[in-house]
Amino acid sequence: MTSVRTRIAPSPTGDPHVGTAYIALFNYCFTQQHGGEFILRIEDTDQARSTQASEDAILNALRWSGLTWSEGPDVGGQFGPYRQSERKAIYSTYIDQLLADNHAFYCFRTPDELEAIREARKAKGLNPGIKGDLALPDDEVKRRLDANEPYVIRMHVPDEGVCVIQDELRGEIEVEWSQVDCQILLKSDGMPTYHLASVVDDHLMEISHVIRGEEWISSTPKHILLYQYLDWTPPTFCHMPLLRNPDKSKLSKRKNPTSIGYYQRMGFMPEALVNYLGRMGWSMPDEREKFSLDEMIAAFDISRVSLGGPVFDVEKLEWLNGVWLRENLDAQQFIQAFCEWGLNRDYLGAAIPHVQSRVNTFSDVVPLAGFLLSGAPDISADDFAQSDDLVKQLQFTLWRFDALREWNKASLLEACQFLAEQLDVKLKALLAPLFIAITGKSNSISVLDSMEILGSDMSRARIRQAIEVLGGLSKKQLKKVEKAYRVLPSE
RNA sequence: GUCCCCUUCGUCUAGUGGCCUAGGACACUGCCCUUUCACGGCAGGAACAGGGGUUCGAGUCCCCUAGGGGACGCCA
Repeated sequence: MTSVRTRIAPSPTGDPHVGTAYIALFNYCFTQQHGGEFILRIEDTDQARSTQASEDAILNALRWSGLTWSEGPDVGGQFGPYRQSERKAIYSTYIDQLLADNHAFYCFRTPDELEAIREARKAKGLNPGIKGDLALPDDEVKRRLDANEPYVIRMHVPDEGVCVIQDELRGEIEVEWSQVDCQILLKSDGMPTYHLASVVDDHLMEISHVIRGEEWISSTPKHILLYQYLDWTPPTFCHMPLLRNPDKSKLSKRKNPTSIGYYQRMGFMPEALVNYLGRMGWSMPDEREKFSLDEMIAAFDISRVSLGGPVFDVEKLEWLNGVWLRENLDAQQFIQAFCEWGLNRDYLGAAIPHVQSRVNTFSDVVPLAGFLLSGAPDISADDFAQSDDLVKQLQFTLWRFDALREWNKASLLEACQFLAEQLDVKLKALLAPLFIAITGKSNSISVLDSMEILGSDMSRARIRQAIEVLGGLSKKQLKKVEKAYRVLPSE
């Protein structure tokens, strides 16, 4: 019996993305169905971006979805930033080997020099990736190393011939080596890039199948080449279609609520979300719409994946969730699930201190703070005090919030103060429309507290909705506003 | 700009050369059920991107074109 192990490499930078859950789901079904092991590995080698909180968020989201996983054999810090020194030690072994075999080289080029290379290649009609005769003679390398010049290590990539990728879903994909750049393997901070780390880890973990998003196809030749260089057997690659926005672009939080947290806060059942994700690019042999995770595993067949990028359609997800809600919960279970969702100590506990001081009776609570339990507030353009720059102001706020690393009252206040200053309006004038957007009313508990309680996804979705009901921005206006936004100092 | 991937109703999809006059689901429209609204039931409009081949026969295989998407980072 073959043992199948797969892995997932989600971005640890932000919110747990439905795209991550989507890929995880297919990995999970594939391994379960083959009696294999689903190994979850968070690939965060970027020291600046990795945080414990963001990793926990991903893990929690997947747990909520009903997926289980193992961490696989310990090959050195599968959960990122805590054991960086150990990770460096592991990868340096392979870096040394690649260097010794002349499969990799030191690169001391400055950003300016690299930019020049890119420009020159572009001018010649070539792929702009960094490539060419970049390696320095040994004595020159030694001299610069002795002089403590910063460097990265890149892999050698041939200029001629083609790389044939065997894709489980697409068959053979041919990529000319001339299209593939000399990928950085080791960054100047001594950490490996994803490319090196994933190849090494997958080998050490004896991963047999890599099921990942389509956006990885073009870097697969590098990975295959690394397996060759290290004399290892590559896994089977399988590239899933990408989830899309309604405009067909890659599903992004700028255009959609994309995080698991949003769907949780909206009161979706995890079974329904998983069910819906299972309908993205995949179908049951009998075409049934509603199925459980177990049923999906039982019927799973990776070759039933269809390749067109599916548009994530919230409306159909809502319908499916309704079906689950009606058919799988009796009244008692409904009460319990509902309370666990919104009337629990954690959620209510965060809100009540702000509510208590503002009410005279319990019956005042829902009118005052019911927006914390609802989806989009029922607002129209008339609810806002109109001003010329209102939409622009909200859009600025949204973008500023998009970029926030931490979502709490302090950072929200800081962002708002910054914007008020930059836009030369009073903080109050900035907050007032935000208040309407978030609470749907003109008075309630503080908008900053509200946003903290609602979470980033729900809050941002509401700001997006407000922009929408105010007429939104045409493509031309958006461009203008974007331009104005870009001149603001960042952070 | 270079390369790669993709293309069936508005959306998710069935379809693996004859069972396709292209099926199902969401959404939409109409009717029924109903004290309202939902739920439910029934009905309706709605698609093989275009052009060439291969074949007795093409949504299905091949080629070209077009369109969409992705990659081209000391992000993953």
